[in-house]
Amino acid sequence: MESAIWWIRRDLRLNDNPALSRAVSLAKSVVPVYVLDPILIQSSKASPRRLDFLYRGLKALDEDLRSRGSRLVIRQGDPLEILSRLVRECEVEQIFAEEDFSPYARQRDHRIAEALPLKLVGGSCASHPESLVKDDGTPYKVFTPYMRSWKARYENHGDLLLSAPDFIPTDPEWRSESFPDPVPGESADLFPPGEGAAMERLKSFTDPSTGKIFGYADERNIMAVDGTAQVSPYLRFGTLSARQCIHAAQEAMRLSPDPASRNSAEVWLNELIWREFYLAILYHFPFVLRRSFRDDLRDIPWRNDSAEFHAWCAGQTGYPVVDAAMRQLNETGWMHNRGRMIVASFLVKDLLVDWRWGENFFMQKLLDGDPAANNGGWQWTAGTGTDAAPYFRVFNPILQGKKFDPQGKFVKRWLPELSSVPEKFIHTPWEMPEEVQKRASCTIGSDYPQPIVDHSFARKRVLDIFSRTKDAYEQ
DNA sequence: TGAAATGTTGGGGCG
DNA sequence: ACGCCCCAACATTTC
Repeated sequence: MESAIWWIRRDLRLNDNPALSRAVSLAKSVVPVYVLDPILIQSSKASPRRLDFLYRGLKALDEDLRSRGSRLVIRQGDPLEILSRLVRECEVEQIFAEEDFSPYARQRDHRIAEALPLKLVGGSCASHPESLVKDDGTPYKVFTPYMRSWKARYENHGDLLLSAPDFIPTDPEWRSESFPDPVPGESADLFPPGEGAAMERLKSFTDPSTGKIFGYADERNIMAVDGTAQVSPYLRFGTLSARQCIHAAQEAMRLSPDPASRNSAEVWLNELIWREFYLAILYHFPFVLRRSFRDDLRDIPWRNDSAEFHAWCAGQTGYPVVDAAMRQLNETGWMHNRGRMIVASFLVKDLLVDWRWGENFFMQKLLDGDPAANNGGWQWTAGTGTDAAPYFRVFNPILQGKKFDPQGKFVKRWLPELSSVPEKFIHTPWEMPEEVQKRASCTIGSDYPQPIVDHSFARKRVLDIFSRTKDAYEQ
């Protein structure tokens, strides 16, 4: 074939990229195209911070392409119109793209495939949602059997990571429309853009002698410690492939010196399988974006108090571990996973705010914001999802703080107003006697808020409402 | 990938 | 020595 398009969507990488490799091996000329789709860029789910990360990632990808004889071609507009014009004007015979499972993407690709020679290729996850199903052909709804089956199957077909093509033949006549500018004030220092930075992070996390993956099982929960991989934004944009991460996890398991570190590496592998599980759930049950997966908890009478919701958003609930995690999100675009569970439980269970409000807020703020994983996490916490936490599982923000941030180091890093609060009171600052507040220059009610709600009261309230909702459904 | 309520056990103080 | 009580520590059940 003379000419092909590599249509880039959520695969901003040259390594282990089946769509790119296929295009390069089959066509004499390959044009890497990214289409800035107004529907995605201007939708309510878009976030300035994620756009900034995307734009910087595109710039980095362009540099990587240039070092291989190619360049990135950017166009803005409806993908069908843009691609139709390119195919018509430039005699492109085939468009190769990595399959994207989110509902909008599937609909878009279906529409385009009817009009154009679009070839979708796997790569965004290691097990295709269509192929990993139960023996009776229906999708898994519970994580553990899904994971067992995933592991059994994945080991069978082994790993075949593709390396980046040495040379990508692109006609120099191709010109890009102007690159989008980074969004002012939205740059995330924690996640430098580009495939090089992403691979470096994965490599150091899984390094055979110094990798944190070998202590992941315990360290991942300590909020003040960077014990997690911190690659989620890269996976979100395909700067890393799922298979690269999975391969690194399996190598770490193989090279582990002892059962504990082997177990740690496997715990991280399981997190990657959670990602695939939720991708599959959204693929098979797209309605979860709109409503509860479970019927019996579909009609919870949420309180949806807007002032309380905004206090949660701003990290002003009066519960230090909740507020610290929210400020970490607001300031960096990323939140520790333990924090995600704690703040989600607090919003849904303590404040009785509809989980979709939290889901939307996370999509606004998270660099790794992805509909499948984000929805899965929120429905898990709310107890409304597949394989969800039982509704009566309510996190106690004080105990969570004491367990996973025992010295309050995480809290103090994000809440400067609590920096002089003694360890004894760091998770219950409202219990400080007046003199202690004075000495810590932290007056509860002015420097830092009173708790927005009493947790033990809120716990009883949510248990009552959830159980009534279930009962009403069963009648 | 909770937490609270309730139940059980066993050591030690004490009359 | 013995029974009784207290209570911490742990286990089990319940939400």
